[in-house]
Amino acid sequence: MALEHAILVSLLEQPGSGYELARRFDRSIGRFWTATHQQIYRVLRRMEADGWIAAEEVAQDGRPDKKVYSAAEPGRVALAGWLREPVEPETVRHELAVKIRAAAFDDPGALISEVERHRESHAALLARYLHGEQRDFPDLSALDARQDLQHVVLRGGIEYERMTLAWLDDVLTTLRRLADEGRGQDLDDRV
Amino acid sequence: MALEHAILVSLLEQPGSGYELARRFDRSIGRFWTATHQQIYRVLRRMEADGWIAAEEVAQDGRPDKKVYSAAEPGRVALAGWLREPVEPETVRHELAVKIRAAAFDDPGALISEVERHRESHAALLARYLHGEQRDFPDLSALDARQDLQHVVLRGGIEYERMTLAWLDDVLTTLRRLADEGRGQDLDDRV
DNA sequence: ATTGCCTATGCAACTCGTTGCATAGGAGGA
DNA sequence: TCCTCCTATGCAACGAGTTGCATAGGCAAT
Repeated sequence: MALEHAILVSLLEQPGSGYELARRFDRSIGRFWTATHQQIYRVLRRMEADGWIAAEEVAQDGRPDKKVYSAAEPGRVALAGWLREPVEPETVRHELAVKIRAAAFDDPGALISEVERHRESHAALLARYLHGEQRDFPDLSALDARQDLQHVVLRGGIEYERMTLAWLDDVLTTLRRLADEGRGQDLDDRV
Repeated sequence: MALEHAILVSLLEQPGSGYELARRFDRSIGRFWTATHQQIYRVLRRMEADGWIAAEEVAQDGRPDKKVYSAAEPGRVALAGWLREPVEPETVRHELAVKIRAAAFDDPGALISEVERHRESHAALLARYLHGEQRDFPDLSALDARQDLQHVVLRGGIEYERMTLAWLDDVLTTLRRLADEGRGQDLDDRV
């Protein structure tokens, strides 16, 4: 489990409350590590008990009080140790790929609108990434180490979305061809 | 949860026992859907109880008996229904990306060997994909619907690995530059 | 002979992740 | 005025996923 470490990185980059972390996880960080507010609150309490992070109650006007967390030295040490451990293999769950193979036993045409929706959301995400790059990294020749590393991760996201868009176009072409060929006859007759 | 559906697709493509499924999930299918034998056995029993699949005891010589499962009509109907449901958003867990951002608060050089190992394993996987493509799809002009769909998923895997390799090279260049720049001074002094 | 690995299935305990719900004040619109 | 949404935190229950272990016969190598 590395939710602790993702939270630590986020708090090192910028202290914040559980609620703020949950929103970060919905936005930038959530692109490579998702978490709900429930997970975050639970892990924050554990991390505070372990001394990894320090909490400070902050009163707000017009809003409920919040507990602002920041990374403590033991947390930083734990993060450095984790950095040196080998990454465990990622558990992949690519539902769309399963559906594409499943389409062979049903109607390939039934998947087209679904893949199109997918394509639109990836196109929107790519646009958001590119916009964020313009905003956060206007001058690529003047980045410090932290920004360099943030930017190389962002470049990964951008390239992933570009690749995915091209692949989804490939998938759509294939599905449309099969839906055309299969019109008027049972798919099983040809398999 | 879509493990049921991944298993159904696999059984439609080829009937098999729990053990055989577990091995398929370690190989081809496991590239876009992972599962341990424990999950598979549990889900198989539930699916059999629900009538989605049928089991047949098969005696073997020199080996323990096995239960060979095959997809039943209710399972096929359930799969067709699932195909028409919208895919739930994928939960991404990109541990390496977290580590790269974490490196800003420690020594970027400490990550280099880890990223190199990663790069090697992706290069090996790409080679395996390309080899499998040669073996399973020797004549791209003579594919049936099922093979067409299997191939478009494989193309996605190939493109993903190519993109990942290029990105990891980008990451390595960045890490090596930062490790060079940071030599002899504390990283924090520059951040 | 013993050790270790492979096939094949399964139990039990645990942790992680998800979902529904609860509280509670403030802002904004119908 | 009521309804809904937003901030902010949290409990409880459930389902999914992981880990360790167990059984049990056969094969191959030391």
